[in-house]
Amino acid sequence: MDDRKKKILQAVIDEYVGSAEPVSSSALVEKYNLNYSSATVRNELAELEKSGYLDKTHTSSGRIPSEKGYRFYVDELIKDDDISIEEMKYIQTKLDAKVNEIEDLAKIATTTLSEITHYTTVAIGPKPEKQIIEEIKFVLLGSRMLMVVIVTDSGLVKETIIKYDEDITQNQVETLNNLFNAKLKGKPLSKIDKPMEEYILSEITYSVDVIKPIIEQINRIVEEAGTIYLEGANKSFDLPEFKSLEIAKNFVNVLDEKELMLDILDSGMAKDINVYIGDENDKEELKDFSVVTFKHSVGDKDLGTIGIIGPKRMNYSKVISVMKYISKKINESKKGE
Amino acid sequence: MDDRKKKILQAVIDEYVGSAEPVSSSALVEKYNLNYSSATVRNELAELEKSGYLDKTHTSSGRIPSEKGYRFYVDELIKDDDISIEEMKYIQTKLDAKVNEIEDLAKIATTTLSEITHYTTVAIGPKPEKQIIEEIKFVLLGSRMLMVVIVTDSGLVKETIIKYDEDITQNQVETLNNLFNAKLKGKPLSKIDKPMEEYILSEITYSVDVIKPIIEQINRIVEEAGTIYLEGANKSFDLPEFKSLEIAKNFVNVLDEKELMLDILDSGMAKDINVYIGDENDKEELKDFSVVTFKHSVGDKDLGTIGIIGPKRMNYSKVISVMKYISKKINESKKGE
DNA sequence: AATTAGCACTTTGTACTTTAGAGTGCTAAC
DNA sequence: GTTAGCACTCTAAAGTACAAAGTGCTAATT
Repeated sequence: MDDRKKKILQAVIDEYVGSAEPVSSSALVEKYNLNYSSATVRNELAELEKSGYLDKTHTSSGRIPSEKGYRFYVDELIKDDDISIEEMKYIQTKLDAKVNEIEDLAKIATTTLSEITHYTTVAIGPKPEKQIIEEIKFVLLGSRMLMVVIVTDSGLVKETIIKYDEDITQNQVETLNNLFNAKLKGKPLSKIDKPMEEYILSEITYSVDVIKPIIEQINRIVEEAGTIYLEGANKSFDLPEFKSLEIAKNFVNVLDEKELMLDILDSGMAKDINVYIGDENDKEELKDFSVVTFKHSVGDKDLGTIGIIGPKRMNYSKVISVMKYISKKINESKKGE
Repeated sequence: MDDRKKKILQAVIDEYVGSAEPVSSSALVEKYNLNYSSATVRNELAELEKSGYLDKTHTSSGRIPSEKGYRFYVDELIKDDDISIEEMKYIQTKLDAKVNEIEDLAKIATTTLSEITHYTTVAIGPKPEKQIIEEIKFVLLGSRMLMVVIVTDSGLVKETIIKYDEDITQNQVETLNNLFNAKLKGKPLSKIDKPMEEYILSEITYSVDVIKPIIEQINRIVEEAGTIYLEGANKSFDLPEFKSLEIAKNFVNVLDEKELMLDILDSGMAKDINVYIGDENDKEELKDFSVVTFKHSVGDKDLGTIGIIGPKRMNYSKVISVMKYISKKINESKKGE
């Protein structure tokens, strides 16, 4: 593909991303000051269409980018510095906010990403089983409420509360601390299985009624740890793609399927940013959308994945630029600690 | 209003709630086995319209209920046992799930209410300033992470984490426990104001750097405590009222305005269930919707408010029946403790 | 050989017209 | 008090006409 074709393809995509309307040859000449007549551009458009980079909605319509066109754009034509000073400052301010829990930082990043791009964003934390338990702490609140706190190596802190019908002694709390730390410290964060449960029960000299709910609640925490976070779902409704209520509903349903969302975010490769355009998505439900994801991490420690779900007609330049910036800033902020 | 008029009005509303289409005289005769001809029913409908209980969409259309009609229905015609055994069982199962934090119970109730009614539901917890602090506990995690736990009289447990650049000693933790409990126990859950902050700082013999973030984080917790919870926003999109994307967007925007939502839920009277139909809502944005709210509580202790936001064409009988049942069950489950 | 002007041709979206059907209101009969 | 019957009204859907936007191709131009 020669330079002129590239320039025209880029112009078509930039224009279409903004307008959501098929782009005509004359519009390209006018707005992108190409030094050729509309007839010449028309010839080029016809060839780009023949090569599969563009489509038409009907025989006499303007052109819209095909998925192959978007893919070429993402691979070859993208500007990855499509982010303004103001946007950088805004991101900086947001991420600087005093957050101490690692999950809060991920949430703030997700929200900020949605605010700046105006697309729907989703996030998941690191996989529970990849996290190592650093400490389990039992804390007595009043005399009948027991709080269990689990701290992992990646900085995740999870806690739960158990209410009892009778008093718990400080002695019991000590025993629990010792026992659970002895057995679980250094292990991955995963559910307590039957053998382990039986071992713990056998070690404990007092009532099963105290232990059972603890194990139940720990398992519940672990289960919830891989939970999904969603931001800006309503933003997508302003997109012209969603003028059909059919599509809008379909979109909402996709977001609602937590399992599906988990799969999408999980499927990201080790690459820093992954882009899936339309049919490139594994899931049937997403073939009309594009998904862009990135893992944030410090060193080799995976801290979770953040993604954008939007129309294929997405502003890939902006999305990728902002993601790169946020990713860099998260990494820096973690290093400081 | 005589009995026949009541019966006809009820039939119109029941039918319209189901179909969302103007109701004709002949449809009423057929489906609600009234022992009169359509002509007679037509005469009655004309009178009901003259009295303001019904409207027409155009001169030769069937009737739809007016706000006055809905109001009469809610006040006089409602069945408050419009709930099946299956639904009761489902609610029971959901609420029985082992939950220990009071906020979780409210969330489950809100979710369940949305699942059964298919409307959008919202909830807020009790007002922070109405809750009394029972205990503040500082817990050391590792050597540089401090967890602050606040327990209130209504069973709310809130915690936060502070990370330090240097080690915290067990001694310091004790001092913090003593100082904060001495000053805050028995006080309402509200932000720490300047005088209090200065007093605390003056009492502490070591670094300001340790105390400042604690106060910051406590204030953040208090601020977040009055936060809103939303469920089933997407359910409303299936309603024929939302066929216009205009209305759908408007609805989403209302839900997004957290301040507005807080006001709506707060405005509930002491009555057990509050119904606001269309223009009865204080807020301009809600004049096309109906809102039904109830406070859940044990004794005189307010535990928060749950509400439904839906079309004026709402199934008031079902909504109110389910709310009453959930409200009763929540109360029972709390009593058990 | 590449570019462009010019024009026939295609498709869409909008506006206007027509028509069938649903439903009411009213009159006169029961 | 109730009801059959019918003229009248309004809507929603289908059909028709037409201007506007845009392409593809041919022939002329650089």
